Amino acid sequence: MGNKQIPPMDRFHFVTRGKGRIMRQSKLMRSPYGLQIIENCVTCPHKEDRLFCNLPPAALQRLSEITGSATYPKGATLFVEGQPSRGVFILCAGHVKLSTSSADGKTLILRISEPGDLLGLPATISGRPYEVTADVIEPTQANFISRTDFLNFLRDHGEAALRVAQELSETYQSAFAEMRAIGLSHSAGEKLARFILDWSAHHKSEGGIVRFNLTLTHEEIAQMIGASRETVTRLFADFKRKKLLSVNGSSVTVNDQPGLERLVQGE
Amino acid sequence: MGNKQIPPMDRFHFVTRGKGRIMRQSKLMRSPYGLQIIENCVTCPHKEDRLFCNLPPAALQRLSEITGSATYPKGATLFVEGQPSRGVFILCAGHVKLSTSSADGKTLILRISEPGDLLGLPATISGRPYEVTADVIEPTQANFISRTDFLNFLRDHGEAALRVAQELSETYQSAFAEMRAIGLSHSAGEKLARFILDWSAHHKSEGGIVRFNLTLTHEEIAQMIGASRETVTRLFADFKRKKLLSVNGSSVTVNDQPGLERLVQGE
DNA sequence: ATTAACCTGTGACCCGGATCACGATAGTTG
DNA sequence: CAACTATCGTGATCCGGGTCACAGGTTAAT
Repeated sequence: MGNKQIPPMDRFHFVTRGKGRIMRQSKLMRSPYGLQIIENCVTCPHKEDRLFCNLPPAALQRLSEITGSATYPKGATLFVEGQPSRGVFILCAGHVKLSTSSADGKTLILRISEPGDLLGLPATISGRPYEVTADVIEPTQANFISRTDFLNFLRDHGEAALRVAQELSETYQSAFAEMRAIGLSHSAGEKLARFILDWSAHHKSEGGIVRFNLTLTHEEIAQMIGASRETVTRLFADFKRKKLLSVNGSSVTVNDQPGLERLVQGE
Repeated sequence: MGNKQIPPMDRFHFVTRGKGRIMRQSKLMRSPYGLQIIENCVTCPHKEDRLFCNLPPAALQRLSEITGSATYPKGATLFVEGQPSRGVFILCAGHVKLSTSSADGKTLILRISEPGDLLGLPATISGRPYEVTADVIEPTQANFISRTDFLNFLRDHGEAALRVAQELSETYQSAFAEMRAIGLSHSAGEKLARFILDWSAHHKSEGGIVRFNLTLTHEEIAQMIGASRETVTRLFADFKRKKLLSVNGSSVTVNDQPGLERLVQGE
């Protein structure tokens, strides 16, 4: 694989997070999450028919030459909102929080990225600064392609450019759905119900019962649905009281999916 | 120019709008807006260094073959949210409102598109349904390229695919900015102030005084910033009282830009 | 000119949820 | 173990702004 790129772990880690100091790989590999280093995951071991899978061999070869791999500890920051775009990250393992925040400290979490996602794509393509901040919330491995390399690659390989356009379209549409959810809903309960249903759809575990792990704090959930922490706490209590769901530690079980769906409909 | 495509004026016009019956071109051309039919505006007479301008001649030729042109009266609908994507529209003249609405009739206006914009791009690229509804709010001329033609064209012309990716990135980033504005602001006043500043930046007229035309109703402004119509009315009264701006008919003059900016900062 | 349809302006009311202020539990770290 | 810090749970308070109701004003259609 290519090691042309220096792992882009820049000074912003220290600026934005007090804790989450840098730990190096050796330590990271023994992390409780059982993370393993994957040599090169551009060719998507995760999502099927994904982005750069079925490209011609020449393109794949070129891609691997410009790709650099790196691992990041919990608390690291891949890039910061407003920072000039350096390139794209391809998430191989772990989860990354994409957020934006205003001057007064209020934060809005856009989404939690999963393996297979491309981070920083719009900024890299358009040449504008990153529009979100990407925080590692769980030991993570990611590949990196610098902006110039990536653009040159796309120029030379039209099929890849089309794939990128498709990826962008989907990113756009999911962001749009997010915005719709926040902008068109009336109550916080509605938004929380929608959030839980979305999350359970994405993270559904074994068949039958709808149960999933929710590793986010109430504070973070609040930032995802545009509400205050206290409101989220109260709503969870409400939902439990109404037997819509039940919580055991970080495991959430949806007991009454139709009930939640009724809440989303706004009634 | 190509006339391969039937002007995509479909049954949805009648369904979604009671008024705004179809008027044919002859009438349209004499409209008070002084609209003139442009033979083919794919090669961007409007925005400079725009989307498909500097493509190689072969690509331009192909493009003009698959492009069909049509005009639309005020009140027409180019496409509807949820409808399977048929293709992209390239706005040549006029303005189109992009909006989404919930089951209970609440509406959120995403943006007002201007000449040079591509409408329905994400849906066309991704193959998913249109995510917004596009309503013509002013006699409009637009080119249309069907989805299959457009995708084939992009497959054959990699440079164009890259341009499309750039366009998508910018669309994404501006939608994101919108979402940020709605999600991170505290008061309705803050959102209205931001809206006015954005709008004046885009529609600034002659030098010196910041004055512009605001053809939107309070209702529509409310839908753009996620507030109620009454609130917008009251806020405008507030702003006038505080000498931040003044209104003459549809012409708005910003008297105290710094004052508005202070409002946006949330203080 | 008359009606109708739509837009602006305001007052009254009231409720959801932000905010503040705690206390109660974990986990973590020296 | 003690001190700290992050998270959760709840009550009290308060206000922004949504909703309802209605009164001019404007424009368009007949």
